[in-house]
Amino acid sequence: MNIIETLQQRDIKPSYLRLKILEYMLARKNHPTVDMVYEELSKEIPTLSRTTVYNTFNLFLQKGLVQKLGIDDVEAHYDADISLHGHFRCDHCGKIWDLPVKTDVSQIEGLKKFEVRTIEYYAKGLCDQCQKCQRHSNK
Amino acid sequence: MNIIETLQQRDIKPSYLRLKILEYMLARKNHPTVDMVYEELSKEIPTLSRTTVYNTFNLFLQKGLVQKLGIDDVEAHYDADISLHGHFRCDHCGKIWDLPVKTDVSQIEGLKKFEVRTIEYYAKGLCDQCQKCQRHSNK
DNA sequence: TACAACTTTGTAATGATTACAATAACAATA
DNA sequence: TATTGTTATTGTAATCATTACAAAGTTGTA
Ligand SMILES: [Mn+2]
Ligand SMILES: [Mn+2]
Ligand SMILES: [Zn+2]
Ligand SMILES: [Zn+2]
Repeated sequence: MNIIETLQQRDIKPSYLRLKILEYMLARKNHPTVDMVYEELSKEIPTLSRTTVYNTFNLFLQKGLVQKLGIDDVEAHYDADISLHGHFRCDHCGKIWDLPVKTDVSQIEGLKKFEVRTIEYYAKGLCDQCQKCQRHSNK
Repeated sequence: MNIIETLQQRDIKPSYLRLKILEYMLARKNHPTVDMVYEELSKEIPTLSRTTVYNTFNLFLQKGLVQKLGIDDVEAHYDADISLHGHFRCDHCGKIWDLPVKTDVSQIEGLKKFEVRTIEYYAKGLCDQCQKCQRHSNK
């Protein structure tokens, strides 16, 4: 399915900027922040406003096209993969990886009385690259 | 173990305010924000500063006495229970519940190459009280 | 063209958190 | 006790991600 259809399927009018923003998300799969999208796309579209990126993500979020990740204290990250999966974020370099988490909601005791809308699973620590850096600097 | 010993065990000098703040955490177990602690304790201690609550939580965090919960977009919540467990937050009333999550880190595929320091598991949706409210208002 | 609906933009406001410097409390020592 | 250094607490100002809002631009239709 192409990008325009993906937008239309969620009842979102496929404007040029929405297209470019979703295209960025699907091409990079890098869990970007608003600023990452803004910095990259404004090279090509110098008139782009940060507010538009905020607006667009909020629209995508409301329409269920992306999920918002609260894995970072500072900035929100966004993910066009809305399937249930976890994330690892390196405390040192900030990069984010996907984790295959097979969580059966119905199996979690104590979750039965709630109407669950979203599930987030986050791990934080050091990636293998940064483990090496850390060891190096601690000599 | 009493509160003073709990602080000392983590290498934290048991000042009056640190004592009161930890006491609040252990008594309430309500995953408070900085403001919740400030509002409650400043009744009894009118000279208390919000900055002190921020400072104290950052110290507790650094010493591993509490964990910080990123379950809320707006404010950070803190938890004196540092055992591995998940949380449910109601989108409507904002209350937070503990979830018994039995996650064996070593069992999560794709986490092996990382040095994991923290794990967070969040579910969001509606609590049973607010499910009723919602149904009522949608009539 | 004219009009309405929607999209995009820029600026100002909001609000949680941190930075910083001044003061107060505490601890060790002479 | 007086002195001195260290740590804790406080208040204010700065930071910065996000939102509010209103103006300007775009699109589609009659
Ligand atoms: Mn992902
Ligand atoms: Mn808890
Ligand atoms: Zn790293
Ligand atoms: Zn509720």
